[in-house]
Amino acid sequence: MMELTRKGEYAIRGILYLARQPRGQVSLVGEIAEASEVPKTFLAKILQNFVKVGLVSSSRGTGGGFMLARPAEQITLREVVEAVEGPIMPNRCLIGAGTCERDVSCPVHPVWEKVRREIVAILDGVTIAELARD
Amino acid sequence: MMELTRKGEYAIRGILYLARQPRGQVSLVGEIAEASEVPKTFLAKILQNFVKVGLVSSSRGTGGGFMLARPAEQITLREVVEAVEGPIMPNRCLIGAGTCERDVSCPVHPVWEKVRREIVAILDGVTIAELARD
DNA sequence: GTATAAGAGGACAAAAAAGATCCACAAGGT
DNA sequence: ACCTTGTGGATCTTTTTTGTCCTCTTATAC
Repeated sequence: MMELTRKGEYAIRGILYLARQPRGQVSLVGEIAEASEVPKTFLAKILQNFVKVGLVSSSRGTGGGFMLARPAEQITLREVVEAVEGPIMPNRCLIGAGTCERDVSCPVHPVWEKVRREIVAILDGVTIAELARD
Repeated sequence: MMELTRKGEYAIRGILYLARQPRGQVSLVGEIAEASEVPKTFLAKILQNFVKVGLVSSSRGTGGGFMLARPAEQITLREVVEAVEGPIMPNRCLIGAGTCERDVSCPVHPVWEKVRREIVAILDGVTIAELARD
C-alpha cells in the first residue's frame, strides 16, 4: 500500500543528477539515463513531464539537452514526485457505493485528508539541493 | 501516487459493518457484501485475511458467519488496512540500481521512513469504533 | 449418517495500471 | 542540406488489481 512507483524513483534519480551538474551545464537524456541506471526512453518521458511543469528546461539540436529551470534549493521533493505521479491522494473514498465526492457521510474521509496533508508537508520540507549533497 | 486500493476500501467497509452489529451477532458474507456494496466473492477473500490476522473470527455451518474477534475499540484502522494491503511501505528505494537494502548511500531513504512513520501514527490513532459511530 | 449451510483455499480470468519501447516529427546547430 | 537532440503519439509487455468459480472442509440439523 502507498508505494512510490518506479517512475517516481526514476524521476528523483534523474533530477538529482541534474542538480549535481555545474550551473548552466546541459545534460543529454542518454547521459542521465546511464548515470542513473534508468531506461533511456522511459527517462525521456519523465523529463518531458518535468519540462511541462517547468521544473526543467530543455533545448534541442546540437548542444541541446536538459538542465534545471530553477536552482535546486527551490525545488521540493513534492514537486518532483507530483510532476510524474500526479497529486498526492491517498483516498478515493469509501462507504456506500458513492463516489464520495467530499466528506458527506464518509467517516474515513477526514483520516485520509490528514494523511495527505502530512505527506505533503514532509515532501514540501525537503529540497532537491539537500538530497543532492548526499 | 500513494493510493488505497479497492481492496482496502472494501476491507474498511466490511469491518465497519461488523462493528455496527450487536455484540455476539454473526453476519454472513452475503449480508455484509450486500450492505456494503462489495462483490461477495471478493469480500470473502478479504474476510479470510481478517480471520488470518485475528481481527475477525469465523464459524462454519448453519448459524455460522463472521464477527469481530475483539471489541471495535481495540481495532485500529492501521490493522485493518495492513491486514489486506500488507505493511505500509512508501519507498522501495532509489539511487544507483541497488535494491537499497537499508539507507547506505540513499539520500531519500530517511524521507520515506519519516513518511511511513507519520502514516502509521495517524492510522494507529484511529479505531474502528470511532469510525463506526459515524 | 445424510442433507444442508456455512466458510476455506486454490486456480483462474479479465481489466487496469505500470513499465518500457519505437517511430515519425520538430527544432536548432553547422 | 544534414546532423543532433528533444517531442508526442502509438504501441506493446508485464505486473498488479479486481473479481469469479469450483472443490473441499467443518459444522449443524434432521
